[in-house]
Amino acid sequence: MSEKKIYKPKPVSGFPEWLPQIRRIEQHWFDHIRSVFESYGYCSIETPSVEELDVLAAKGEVDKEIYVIERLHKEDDDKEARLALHFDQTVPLARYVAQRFNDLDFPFKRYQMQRVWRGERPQAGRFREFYQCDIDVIAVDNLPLHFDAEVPSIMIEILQGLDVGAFQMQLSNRKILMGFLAGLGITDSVDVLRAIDKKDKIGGDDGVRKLLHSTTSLNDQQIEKIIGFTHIKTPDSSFVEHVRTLGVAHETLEQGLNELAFVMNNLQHIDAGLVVADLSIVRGLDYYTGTVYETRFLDDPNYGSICSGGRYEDLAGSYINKHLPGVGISIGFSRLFDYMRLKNKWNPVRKTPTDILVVLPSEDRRAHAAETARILRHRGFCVELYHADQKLAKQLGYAEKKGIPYVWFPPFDDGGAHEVKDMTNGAQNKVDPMTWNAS
RNA sequence: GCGGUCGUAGCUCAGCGGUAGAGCCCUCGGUUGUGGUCCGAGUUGUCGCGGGUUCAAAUCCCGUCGAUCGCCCCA
Repeated sequence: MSEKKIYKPKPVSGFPEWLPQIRRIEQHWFDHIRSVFESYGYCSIETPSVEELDVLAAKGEVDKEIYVIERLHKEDDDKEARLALHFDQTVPLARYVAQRFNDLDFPFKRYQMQRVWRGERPQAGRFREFYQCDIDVIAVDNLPLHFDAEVPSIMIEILQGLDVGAFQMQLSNRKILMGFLAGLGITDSVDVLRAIDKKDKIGGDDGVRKLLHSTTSLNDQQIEKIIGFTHIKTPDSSFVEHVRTLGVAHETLEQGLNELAFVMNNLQHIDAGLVVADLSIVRGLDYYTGTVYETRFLDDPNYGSICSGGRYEDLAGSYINKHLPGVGISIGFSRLFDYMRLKNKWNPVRKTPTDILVVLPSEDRRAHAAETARILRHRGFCVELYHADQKLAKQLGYAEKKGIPYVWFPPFDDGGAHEVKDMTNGAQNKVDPMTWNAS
């Protein structure tokens, strides 16, 4: 007798996995998202999990926490390129488009639903491995502004279809904020952007005032203009008038106002309250140069954005000598899914796709039962044949535990009738496998 | 990387100096071709890991690892 060594597995923080019944829901979500993307003519691509570190770092230093991969048995003098797991899908897209520029047709509209990895400390709504569902449109030299309204429309349609509760997408345009600050004579904007971005967390207007006083040399008048600016929030293009009353003028500001007004005017078909122009949206210090999007739950705005993105004037400039503007938006699938899972405390019944469990009456009836299962399968049902010659109570119990909605009794003797039992109400009837349908 | 909380059975947890517990789950049974309820029986633990204090540690102390929440950052 040898002692069995057991390595007791622990959950790996930030790498979620689900039971089959939750995974089923996740798959339905993916199906829904895919079908909406495709209904707008977006095509699917998939890129490798890894990119060369040089690709990820092409825009300069990588400030994100990324996972580098290497072989366990690598030699010390290994010369192969260093690889890293991608931390988003935009950088891989840029590389993909640059590399296949000749073979793609523009505007290139693609969707991508893959895992991405970040080494940050996990917490509620934040994982180290998670899914993002991206759509982007890339064009050569000129990308019509209509797309800036199309991509958020698509995402809102998806979120409504998933029944995720009350949410709101906030839109702004980088040029408005940057132009506004430039018009105020502010050149070094990083600290200001950070203060505006953190407004909700640092205690609203007073928090912003304090932070701006301590990190910048702005005067009270400038600070009050900024505070007033961050309050501008309208369901349509009327934000333009509000900005005008602040009396700041700048060419970039004007351009941004026109662009965002255009986008808002093209979103008026969306149900009231779902989209709003909100000039306090900063969207990090990323590569966005125009429209930016952010989406939050109304009853839990601090949870983090569940759907965001924006326009970038030159997506692939680091990889190809072409001018390729793009606009894209991404659903934080895992963040959204986990939120709904915890909030709704899903208790799904079905643990398997099986619609019908075919009973095995006895070992010598197996061939006949298997034939019944085949007939039902060809008619489009998901069918399993019970695996062993066991008491019917046991077979019924199996269907019950797995949440299989129907149990099928093939004839127990030659010439007998088929019967099907509806497990939800116990009703059992004589039926024909060629014509029966689930109620 | 920095703080707060928490690690006991597969799961949820009780026990908080004196021989490891409950509920759930799981397995079997309550006779012949029918689940959920009920009843009975049974299996399951390096009390996260290492050290210290003590006659005695799951229990007190220190360390460590892990999880979790928050900060930074972000989907």
